[in-house]
Amino acid sequence: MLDIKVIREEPGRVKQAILDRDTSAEVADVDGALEMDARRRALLVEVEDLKHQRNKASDDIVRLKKEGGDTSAIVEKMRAISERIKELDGEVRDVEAEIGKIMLDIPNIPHETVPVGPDEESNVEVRRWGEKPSFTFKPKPHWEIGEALGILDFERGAKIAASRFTLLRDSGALLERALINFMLDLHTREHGYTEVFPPILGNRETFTATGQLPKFEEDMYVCNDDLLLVPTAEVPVTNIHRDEILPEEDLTIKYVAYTPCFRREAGSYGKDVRGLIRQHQFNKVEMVKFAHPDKGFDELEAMIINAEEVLRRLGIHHRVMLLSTGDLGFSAAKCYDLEVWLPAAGEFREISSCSCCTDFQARRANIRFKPSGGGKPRFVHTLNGSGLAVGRTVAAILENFQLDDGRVVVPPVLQPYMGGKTVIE
RNA sequence: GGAGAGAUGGCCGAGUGGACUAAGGCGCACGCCUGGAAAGCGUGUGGGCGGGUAGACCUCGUCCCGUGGGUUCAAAUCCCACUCUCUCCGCCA
Repeated sequence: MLDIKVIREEPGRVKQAILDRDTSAEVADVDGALEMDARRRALLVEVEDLKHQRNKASDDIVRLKKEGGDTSAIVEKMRAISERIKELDGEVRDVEAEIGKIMLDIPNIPHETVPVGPDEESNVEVRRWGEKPSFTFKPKPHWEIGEALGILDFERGAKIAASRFTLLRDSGALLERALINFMLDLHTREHGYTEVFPPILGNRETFTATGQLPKFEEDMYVCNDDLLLVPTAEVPVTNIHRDEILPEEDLTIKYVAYTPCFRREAGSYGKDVRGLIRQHQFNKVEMVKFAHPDKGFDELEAMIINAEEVLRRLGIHHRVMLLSTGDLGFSAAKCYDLEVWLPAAGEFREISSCSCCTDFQARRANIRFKPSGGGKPRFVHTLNGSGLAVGRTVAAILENFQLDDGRVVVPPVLQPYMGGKTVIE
């Protein structure tokens, strides 16, 4: 959620940001918000004055009664005023609900360093690491490698649940678990993150705070009792500090969490139908930060480097993309995608997305800090980034380290996590 | 799933319609005292919104005793609904 004051003072800038994102203007109703905001303030001035009168009258009644005087005139007068207060309170409530509805649909304002453009074509490559592996044979896609090795079973995954669910077996399951442990160890021991394991279902308040609701409900699995399966650990972990005021000296707070993630992938029929790239259920190690507003964008630079480090240690070719305004997520002000090289398709694919949401989520979630020098609480900046998506990492390992006989070399850094196994065969 | 109890400020805890501007205690901050400290004494202590201001500070007003409604001139206090927590029983990894 944006600060209503920003909309009040710079409506043109907000509207331009919405245009840059290619969000339709009737959904993000800036003028409607302005109108309702003015109406709200006018109502408040009126109703608060009446309440002031009521409070004074209440004192008078007490005094009169003690003196044995007659209170019937003043009580009669207050009856009418109270009636009017009730009406106005109702109007304020309606107007505030309307403002709230509008505000929840307005996306974050992109940072000034974000390239303006309508889609991913305008993304900018920031850097690249390593080299494409060279093969003496035609590299196979990971689903063929995995099925041949008996470690990926798409058919049975579909039988158990539906398409886009996969059964991992033997070294496949082991590799998945090894990657989770390797990533968690790296981020906790070397990058200073605290490990958490959150609930994987969340309530509507939680999903609204991070921006998944109300706009993107069709992308979520909704369960009984009004609980939703998390599409990323960003949702529960960011909500750890919802409605809290943190001591400034605790910032930056850095969490890392492994969780399964669930996405309906509505509207992506026909895209990436084969393999592990686009699943309804996948594992992810997620980094989340709560930062001082002066540090948000520095922390974003640090976070994308933390994500890259996973691929460096694994030894896999990758690049970092700065997303353009049109490709930016709803809550993000700035976002880097980490893209891994997949040799079978001969292309880079997103394996991590690191975003600084500035105070957009913090305002929705009411996460603040108390400045240590005194003064009013301020909203923190929240950041999140994959470190990394585990299924896509499995795909990248299978494809980048495949041998001509169908076996796959285990990256050295993972071998201790796989009982010393050096080759999957 | 059944039965019961509860939710008040950073924490403990009092409060059965008007003096609640929420007692008292603890904690914390500052000051006095001290060679220094402790004790003691004194002062202070949260958040939201709005007006006065373009903003800082300040100031005025309003709201906040789990949440949302209701009764009343007036609600922490009475009524209704909901949420959460705790205890016991049952079931369960």
